Amino acid sequence: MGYWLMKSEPDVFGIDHLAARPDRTEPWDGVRNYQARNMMRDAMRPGDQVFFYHSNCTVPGVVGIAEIVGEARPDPTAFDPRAKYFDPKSDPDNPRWYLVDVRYVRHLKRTIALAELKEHAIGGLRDMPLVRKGNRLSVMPVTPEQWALILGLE
DNA sequence: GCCAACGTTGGC
DNA sequence: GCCAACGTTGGC
Repeated sequence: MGYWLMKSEPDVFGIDHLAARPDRTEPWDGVRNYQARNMMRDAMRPGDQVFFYHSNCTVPGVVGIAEIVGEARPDPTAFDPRAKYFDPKSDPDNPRWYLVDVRYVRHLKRTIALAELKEHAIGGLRDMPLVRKGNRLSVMPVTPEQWALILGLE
């Protein structure tokens, strides 16, 4: 089973939004970054566990756990001219952008703030893009060791 | 293929 | 709101 971290802005779509969805599941659309797309399309598997991360907010950090449901599929918002993330270069016959469906699992008992994660930036989280300066990846892999370390902080 | 310009991300 | 870091675009 794989582990991931996915960022979202709580004002736009936070973990409470996810928990309130029908089936507690939401298509993770709008990703327009090739690295992130490749991970979703090529590496994520149903059942993989996800740290839900709140970005661009007062206390950025990991706030909960979600899981991947089903295989990646083309992102329909790329084909919709009225959609915010419309991409005229994405051809339905050869889709450029993919999404995965993400299902709520639980909130963490408390937010594990980025500031706290950074305390491990020269330790167990050394190789995690999240704690490295300037990293903007919205989807990133988490090793089993990193997963256990972060959960252990809860 | 280079690289300057531009737009976006996201912490602070 | 600022701005550093980064990815993408497009002229050449």
